[in-house]
Amino acid sequence: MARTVEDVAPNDRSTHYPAGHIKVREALISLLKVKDFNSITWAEIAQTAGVNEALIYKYFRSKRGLLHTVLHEYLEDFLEGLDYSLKGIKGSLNKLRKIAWYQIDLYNREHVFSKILLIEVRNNKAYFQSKTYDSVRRFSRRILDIIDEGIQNGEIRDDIPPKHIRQIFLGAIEHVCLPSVIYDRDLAPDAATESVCNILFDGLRKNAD
Amino acid sequence: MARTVEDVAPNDRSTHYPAGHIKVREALISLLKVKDFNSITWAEIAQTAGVNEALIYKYFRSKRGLLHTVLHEYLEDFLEGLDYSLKGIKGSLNKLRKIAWYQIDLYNREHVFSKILLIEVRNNKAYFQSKTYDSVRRFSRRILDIIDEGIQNGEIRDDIPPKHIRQIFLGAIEHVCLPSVIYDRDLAPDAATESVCNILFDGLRKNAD
Amino acid sequence: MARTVEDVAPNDRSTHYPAGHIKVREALISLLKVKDFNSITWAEIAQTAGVNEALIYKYFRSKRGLLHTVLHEYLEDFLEGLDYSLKGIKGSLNKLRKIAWYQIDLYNREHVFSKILLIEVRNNKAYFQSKTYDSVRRFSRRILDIIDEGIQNGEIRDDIPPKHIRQIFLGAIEHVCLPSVIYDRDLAPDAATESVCNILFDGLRKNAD
Amino acid sequence: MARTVEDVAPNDRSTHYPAGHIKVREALISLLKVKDFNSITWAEIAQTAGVNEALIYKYFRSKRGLLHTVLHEYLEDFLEGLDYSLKGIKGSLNKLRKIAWYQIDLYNREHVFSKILLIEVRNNKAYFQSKTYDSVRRFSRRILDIIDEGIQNGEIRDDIPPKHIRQIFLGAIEHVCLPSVIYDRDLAPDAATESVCNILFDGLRKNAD
DNA sequence: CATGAATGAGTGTTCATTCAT
DNA sequence: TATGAATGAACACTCATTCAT
Repeated sequence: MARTVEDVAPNDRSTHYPAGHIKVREALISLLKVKDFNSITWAEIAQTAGVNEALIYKYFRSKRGLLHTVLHEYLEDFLEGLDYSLKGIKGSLNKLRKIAWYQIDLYNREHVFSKILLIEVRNNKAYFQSKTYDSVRRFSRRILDIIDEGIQNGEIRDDIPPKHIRQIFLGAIEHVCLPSVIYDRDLAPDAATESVCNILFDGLRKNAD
Repeated sequence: MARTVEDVAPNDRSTHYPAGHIKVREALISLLKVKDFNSITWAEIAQTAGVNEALIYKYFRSKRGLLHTVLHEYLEDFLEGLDYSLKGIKGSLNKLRKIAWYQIDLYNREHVFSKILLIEVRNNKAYFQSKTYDSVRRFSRRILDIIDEGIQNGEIRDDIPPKHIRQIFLGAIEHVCLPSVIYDRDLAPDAATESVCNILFDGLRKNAD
Repeated sequence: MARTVEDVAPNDRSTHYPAGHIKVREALISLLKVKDFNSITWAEIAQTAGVNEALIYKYFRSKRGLLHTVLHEYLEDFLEGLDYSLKGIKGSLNKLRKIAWYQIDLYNREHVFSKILLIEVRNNKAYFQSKTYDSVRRFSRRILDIIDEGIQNGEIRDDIPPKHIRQIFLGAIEHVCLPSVIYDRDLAPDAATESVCNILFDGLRKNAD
Repeated sequence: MARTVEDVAPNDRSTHYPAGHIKVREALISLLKVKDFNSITWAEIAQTAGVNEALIYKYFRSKRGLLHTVLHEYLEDFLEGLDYSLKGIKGSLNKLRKIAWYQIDLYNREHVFSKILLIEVRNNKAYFQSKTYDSVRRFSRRILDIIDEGIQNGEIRDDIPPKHIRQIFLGAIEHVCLPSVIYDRDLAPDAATESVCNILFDGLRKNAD
């Protein structure tokens, strides 16, 4: 429902949830667009959702629990869409470029979630035990696989540890997107992707030197 | 109050304030280094400062009031130091380079304040009526003056509105510093200044094309 | 329902109840061994029993209702066992001695129930309308009958009101058991029974003086 | 104010406390006479005391904190009175007899506190870190000193460890008082003291055998 | 200048209970 | 017989703020 990617791939997950569950999640999302997580109260969420406070607690064990559920679902949607749009792409660097575009585009379209993901959540140690972090790890793992694959087939140089490459890649994307996310400014995903990839890929290619 | 800029010397502003006033401000600063503003409580500040809660309230009408007082003072110190270190520099671009370095260095040294300034405070509309914003405006005005001066003496091209130039200049600095500030990473001020100025100044010079 | 007292055999009462009913009661019992009644919640009971919360509510109108149902059943078991083990005993004092032993032994084996019975439940006026209290009354009545019988056949002096005798008898037992029950200490039933009976029976016998 | 002992010895401790502090303590005490601690709520205490809920929290950090403050003060009063009434008594056994009487009399007069002390509080592990427990320990220590003194001057046999003696002494008192405390029955302090001391002291005397 | 006492309005969370299916 | 969804009212605890002194 909250599908955001260009080319479909359905998920009907939402239909399995009771009405209250959905309404609460939607309420949180709409509130996050207006104010930051910490200043959103149980009462506000309940009122916005039109349900009882206790119900929220029953579905999501705590306020952070609710946040992470929403975040997790959002990330899972992202990952599904990413998988789907990676189909048919050949070459590790091409895949990475697609990923870069995909992520930048997401950051650009979803400032609210991105802000939470980029700032709010990282300071909380509970984050690293959350489902949210599981999704992030899956995403991270996927990138590493692609890099490994590129190294194996000779597309990417093998003298830099794959994890470093990943870190630089993700760091570059983040670096480019952070200001627009934080200051709610628009960003041209195509141009930004170009910038990131042009700079990095030359240095990554096997015959780079 | 106006510090004698000639001979540096730490400002004596503080001596005009009652003991409690100073202790409270110092308490907030030390707390900000440990936890974020929203989760700092009146009681904590009072306890850290060793004064009565009611006293804080008497001096600073609200928590945000206290924050802005501290921020304002901090910015004023920054501006004073900037004025001082701008002395004897000739050329608008040279001055701008100095400003860039000075600001980047500050962001780099003071993550706590920078984070508040860069993120926390801007979302609050009260900010734009605050003394903090006055300081920011003064700083902003100063840059505009330098740009105007550069245009007038032919150092800077005159076909771009000065305010645009200022916006790009400050945006570039911010852009470079934001990730380090947010993720508490170190940044090399010299290199960062070079990056910013190299990219911008070529495009700004009158005979640029 | 009325158990065939001849051949002991565990009561079949349970089979008349639906599965959920039994599971709930068992859940409460197992929880009572771990924590005190007031801090046990509906949800906990339901989860432990593996049934829906609403179901518990349907069977037992309130938490206290459930408690009393369990207590009642427990006491009925006690009474049945007592009846059975009283068979074949001749003499009122001998019967009373048996009762003393039986009750002390129970207190000693079942601290959880005993504590509830001895402390928790008595402060609640609803107790006196409960099925639990019915059982207690039946037990109490049975003792009175034995005392009456003893007076009639000349075994017990007739110058003390039978109800006083009963009160003293039960009070003595309680007095002896209370500390062990409350502080979860072990008690030797044989010795305790001796103490109680030695002291009381000399004073009770017709030719006592 | 809450002085309870026969012969004075003043404590004006209460006058040092603000009105709210006193009112809250008194409110808790009066509520404890009606219902058990767990079912007393913040709101009830506040309402009974006629003060704001937050004030209670400010003075006593938690509900248990409040309970222990009250209990502690009550015990300190007891200890003060005990010290005072022990003056001029010669002989260890005479002192112990006085202590027995004093404690039994207290249990008898203050069922509410006694019940809490004897039952409620011991199940809570926090109790052993509380000020309440400090007082209990002081009392306990005092008894040990008297026993030691008795052993040294030959009044008490030296073949039983003093700590055992203390344990038996306190256990006997507790055993005698527990039922009356729990069932809110009256107890004759003089007779109870006689019972306890008659039984124990014969066995304790040096030339006992 | 500084403080202790006091408060109103929330905070997230938990509970026993009800109802439609 | 059994359940999932939903709720009202309360829970202990916290907060920024005010006032008399």
